[in-house]
Amino acid sequence: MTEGRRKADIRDLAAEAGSLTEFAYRNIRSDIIAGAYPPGAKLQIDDLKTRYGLSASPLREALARLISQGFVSIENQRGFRVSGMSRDDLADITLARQVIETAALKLAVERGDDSWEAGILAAYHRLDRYVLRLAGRPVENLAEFGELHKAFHTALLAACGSPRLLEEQSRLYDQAERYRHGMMQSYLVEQGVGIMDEHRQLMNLVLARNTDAACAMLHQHLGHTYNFCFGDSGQTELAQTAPP
Amino acid sequence: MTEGRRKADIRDLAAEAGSLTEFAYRNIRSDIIAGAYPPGAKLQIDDLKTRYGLSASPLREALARLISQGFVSIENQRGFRVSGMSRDDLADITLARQVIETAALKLAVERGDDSWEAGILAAYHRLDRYVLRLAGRPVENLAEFGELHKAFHTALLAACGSPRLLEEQSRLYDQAERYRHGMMQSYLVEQGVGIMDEHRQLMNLVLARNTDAACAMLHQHLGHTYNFCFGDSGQTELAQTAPP
DNA sequence: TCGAATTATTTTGTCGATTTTTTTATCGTT
DNA sequence: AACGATAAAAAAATCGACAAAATAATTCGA
Repeated sequence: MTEGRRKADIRDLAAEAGSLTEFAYRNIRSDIIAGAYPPGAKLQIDDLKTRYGLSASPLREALARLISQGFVSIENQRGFRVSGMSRDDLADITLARQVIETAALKLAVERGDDSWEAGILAAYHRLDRYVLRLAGRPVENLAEFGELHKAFHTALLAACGSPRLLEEQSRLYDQAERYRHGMMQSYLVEQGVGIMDEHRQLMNLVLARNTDAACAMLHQHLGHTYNFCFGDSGQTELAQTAPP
Repeated sequence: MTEGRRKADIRDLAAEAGSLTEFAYRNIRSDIIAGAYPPGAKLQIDDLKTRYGLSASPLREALARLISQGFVSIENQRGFRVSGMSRDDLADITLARQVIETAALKLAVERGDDSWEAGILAAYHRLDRYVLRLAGRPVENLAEFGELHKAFHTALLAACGSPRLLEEQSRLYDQAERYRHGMMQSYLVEQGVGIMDEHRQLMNLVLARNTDAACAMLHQHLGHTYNFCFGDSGQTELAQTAPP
């Protein structure tokens, strides 16, 4: 949580971020993802002003951006609140990710060149090493795992050639992050190093340019978050898109 | 173009929109789509203040929203500009639309019920009547055609059950609108009533629940804007996604 | 004691002014 | 004339204050 800072500090951090709006955006965003604000919570600008040490303008601009990222909603003359979370919502995120990511993966496998392959191997390696280093111990830095994990999935799609598909996958990934966050701790402990098995398999299918199998596996992989968060009771829960 | 209004007027219109931010958002947005600002043009807050008769705060908030819709871009400490337009950009929009809309259509065809079918027929009817009424005459109200056309495409996907896929198709449709706008006049004249042939065919395939053929046709249909704007020289220009 | 109406308080949305940064213009030097 | 440094102008970002709206509290009458 970002609180109780002196003004001098804030200006430094803001300069680093580029602007106070950017600073506010990043902080509120990560606070929402981390669960510092419960879903549906009211975001009062007066509170935010004292909490982040800024005035209204940059805060409201940051919130406007968060609206379009799906983290915040606004109601006409009664302010901002944190977007709700629900089973249906995660199901929708998952569905959309399956659509976007399998399409992008297909394109990437068709178009990817050597440096795309290299990027995948590098991202896998970093993730793998991090998980090994963790090995059982309670996780102290979840954010880092999140970044490495996202980087790997991004690397898979990097060669798809569509800025918009990539941007949308990033947006959806981040939305899912809020659901992952709560379960991450136990997930990492329960699954442990086994997490990497699936990622390695997926990577191998991709590098072997086995489009169909890779897409099918990715499709299934994306369902894990949902299954772990809400009852593992078979696939029946999740609407099927293209059981490939 | 929205200019030279007295303050009283603006407050009325703003009340209608819900807030000045909303008012600014709508106006700037439609001005960009209509080409009132050339691609890449600088959007200076001072200019916008006099043009729309508002102060900085609601304008900046509106611009923040337009950024996420893809109409505006911002550079750190040097203000806002209208997003550029290019052949590659429209190609990307088209590709993303093909991915999203075919996936959503497939779901809709699987899940759609009677009222979904009714919605499609109604939207088609309205579009058809409008085009007939136009018949050759130079178009005076392009915006209305745009709305009816979008409504028809939305109706096709309405039953897909995914808020996110629907929202993304809407966003992408609007981004493409900027490219359509310039060509629309000549397009309507050249194609005339023939426009409806393809839409009717598409509708019939959908209502017949012929998933594959409908998706294939929609996929091809979405390429028209690109082909009309940039050389009709075969399909080679557009990257193929899933030639279904 | 309950509930409608009125008043007070809080909160949002907006404005005008200030600060900070970038851009343009000016000047002196080689 | 070309270049870099400095000063003036313009523009962006931010702030503190205010007006409009919503919410909470209070009063009054049945």
